[in-house]
Amino acid sequence: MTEKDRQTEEKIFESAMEVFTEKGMDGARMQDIAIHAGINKSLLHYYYRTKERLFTAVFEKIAREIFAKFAPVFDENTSLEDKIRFFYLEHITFLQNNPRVPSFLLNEINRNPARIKTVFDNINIDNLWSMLSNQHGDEMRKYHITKESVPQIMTAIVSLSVFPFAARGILEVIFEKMDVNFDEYLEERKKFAADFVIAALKNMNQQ
Amino acid sequence: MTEKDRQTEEKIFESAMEVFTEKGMDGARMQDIAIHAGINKSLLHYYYRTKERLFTAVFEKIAREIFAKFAPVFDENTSLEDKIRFFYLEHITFLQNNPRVPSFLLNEINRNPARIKTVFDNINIDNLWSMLSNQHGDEMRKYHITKESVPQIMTAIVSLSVFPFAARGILEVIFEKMDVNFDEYLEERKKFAADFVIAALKNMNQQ
DNA sequence: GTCTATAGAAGGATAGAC
DNA sequence: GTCTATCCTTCTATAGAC
Repeated sequence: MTEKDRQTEEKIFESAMEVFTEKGMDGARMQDIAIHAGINKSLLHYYYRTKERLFTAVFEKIAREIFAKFAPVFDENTSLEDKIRFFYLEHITFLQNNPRVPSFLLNEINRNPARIKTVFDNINIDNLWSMLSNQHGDEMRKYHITKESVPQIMTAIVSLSVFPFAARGILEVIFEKMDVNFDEYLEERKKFAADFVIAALKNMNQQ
Repeated sequence: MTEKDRQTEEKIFESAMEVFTEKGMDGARMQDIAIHAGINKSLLHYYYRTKERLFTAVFEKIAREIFAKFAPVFDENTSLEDKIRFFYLEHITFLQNNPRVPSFLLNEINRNPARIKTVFDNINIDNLWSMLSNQHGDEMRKYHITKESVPQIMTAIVSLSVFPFAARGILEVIFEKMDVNFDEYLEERKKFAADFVIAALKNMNQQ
């Protein structure tokens, strides 16, 4: 199936995804999306009625997709260490293929937090502690991971993979001055982040 | 320049800072800035000519301010550990008082990386490795910190304090479901982040 | 279903009075 | 220096032909 054969609605959606993740809701122009899709501006309204509806479709698709990526971690029947290594391999590879997603999502949620709430209606998050306790009770006692420290640790883990993409623009400028290649940095990060987190967990709160 | 001029110009600048950090360049409206400053829309153009110039003034002020915050770390004559603890105390406190700054800066730089290059013309970054080596050669050998690992470690350190603010919108939604208070989480993070990084450095690459 | 043409509103910018 | 009035462009959205 070639680009031309694709259904119009699909073409519109993909073009909207391109333009919205690049420019954001406020910076995106319906005209740009139409040009990108190779169709007339009016057709956008025929299929999606308003810019807001088109944006919501794109936003929710991307948000659901990225949170679905977190689920398989809990399905695996492996050690906590292996899960951390698996997570960074999978997650950073996904972000390498979708580098503008973190900046797009974080920013649009900050501008309008209500958007993400509808996405979360279908996702369970409040049973995180019991899931972790059931699957990794022994390891968590060994590492002295308490219910109170979970938010600190979870955000530390996620930040190590998400931040390089959210801060991509400035990191590329800084790395250029330091003669560091950003793509190589990302490849190395898959291992580094896992090593870093595991080392921290092993060594924290140990007397 | 009279006192009255200075007051008006200052009022405009502060209002622009409010509105731009809240809505971003694309989402901000000159009208909103004028209302916020309690003056007429035309006066914005009298003092700053265009929206772009007003935005640039705000952007560069904020960017210079936040990078200036990193410098004192290297002035202190203390151990690497103490510098890390000092950094998180100072940096997270600053971000608590300016919570929208990370999201604003990262996003605007991603949209237009050229903006940050002019700011960096005055800032030295390429001598980071020699500064670290001179001040902390012994500790860095002890922790097996090499020139190649500096980008990985630096971004890890910064991400632990910046990410909670860049991802504030979604974290507040998730924390609400988990019954976690975001402000308390930030207070705890000043110590947690330092403990986490120091534990990781001590335990990585150790046989 | 897809196009052309255009309405209607918003927003940045300027002219000119005071 | 500050205001009112207004220009001009851009953008979303709709009407209507085919």
